[in-house]
Amino acid sequence: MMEETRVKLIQAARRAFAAKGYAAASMDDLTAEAGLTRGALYHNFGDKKGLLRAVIDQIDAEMVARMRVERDRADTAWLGFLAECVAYIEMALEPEIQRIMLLDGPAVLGDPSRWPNQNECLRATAQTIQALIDEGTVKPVDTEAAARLLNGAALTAALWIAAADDPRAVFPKAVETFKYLAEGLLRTETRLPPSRQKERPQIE
Amino acid sequence: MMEETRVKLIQAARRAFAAKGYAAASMDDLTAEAGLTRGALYHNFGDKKGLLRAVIDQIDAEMVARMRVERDRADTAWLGFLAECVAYIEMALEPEIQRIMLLDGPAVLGDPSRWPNQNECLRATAQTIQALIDEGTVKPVDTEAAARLLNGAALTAALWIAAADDPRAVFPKAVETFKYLAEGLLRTETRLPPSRQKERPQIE
DNA sequence: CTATTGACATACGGCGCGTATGTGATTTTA
DNA sequence: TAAAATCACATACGCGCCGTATGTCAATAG
Repeated sequence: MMEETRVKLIQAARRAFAAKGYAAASMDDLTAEAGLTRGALYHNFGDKKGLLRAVIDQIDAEMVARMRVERDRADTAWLGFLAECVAYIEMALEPEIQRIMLLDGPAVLGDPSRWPNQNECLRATAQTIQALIDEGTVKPVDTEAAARLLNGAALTAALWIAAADDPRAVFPKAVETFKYLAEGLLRTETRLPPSRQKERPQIE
Repeated sequence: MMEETRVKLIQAARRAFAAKGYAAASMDDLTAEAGLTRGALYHNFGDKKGLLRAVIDQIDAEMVARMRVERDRADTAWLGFLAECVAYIEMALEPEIQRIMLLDGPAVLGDPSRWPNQNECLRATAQTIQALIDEGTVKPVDTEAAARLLNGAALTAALWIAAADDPRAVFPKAVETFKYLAEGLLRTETRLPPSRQKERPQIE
């Protein structure tokens, strides 16, 4: 089966890219680990970048799924939004996601919004923000801008946590600060209501 | 002079890394452009990463200098802080800074806070935030967390703007949204005072 | 039964990095 | 001041890796 070959190669690539980074991952090695050769790789994905694109597509889909789960579990739309963002930070702590999606991806393929899949993560966040604006919770900001900047802040938070000497000590600081920033999007009249009521005690 | 050799190599490397990216820049080519060979490069910088580190050090210093100038030009500390951040976004629009500092740098050398120079940009921002906390303008947040997340948001904004079809149309959206996020750090009592008075008219 | 296509494997060439070694000039040391 | 050591770089070599060109074998078509 050709589909099976693609799956095996993508899986091997995920491990190799995560462990060694895109540049240092040898295509001879990772194809051998999948029980194949570089011939199969070039036949299915064109070149090394094509393989990276395929891997990123797969991970992106998984990330969106997890974010939706976390969002839908929350009581209010605002809390769902924050949960979505925190889930993003948590995922970004995983070495595989960090290395492939957040470091090598942008460096090799350029701006994430131009990626094959169009980066579902960003679109999902923008949708959530639009719902919050319609609901009257959030100021009428540009949804794409807000989604991107918050994603960027979350990404930076994750990189910081992961590189820290004591990640567990840094994590709450990052999340707390992130929530402050997000609250800057709230309408000034309804400034502290949706979040502070039942979420504060969890933080401090 | 050995110092002159280092300067020539760093200069050639800046151009090569900015134009082709770190991975695609050939050391044979860039040293030849400086009128030297790879021998000089390995003697002075150890390896290719070492040269990148030297280039990053130089750019980082230039960025801090520009940020300080913008900050000191403002009337209040809060406006100075915002000016500093906007300056960061503007600098991040330059292809050289974007490619080297924001894309290849983290991918090749890892987390910016572990860089040789310790990343002066972040330290400078953290200092400014500390001053705002002492002044009573900003909530008593963790200064490193705030500096990092805002830098991350600014970086993302810059990458977005640079990759946009119409950068000039996107720029004001990004800056406006960034300011909203930053205002999430303000103390709730003094929420809209320092910024809205003389800065709003410039934006809309 | 032959021909063609598809899915891979194998073979080849070139490039780029790192290191080992060479060289002329400058500085140290006796 | 002559010999020796050091310095700043150039040259030479080997290795790994990528991309492409070519080969192989099975499946399907005619």
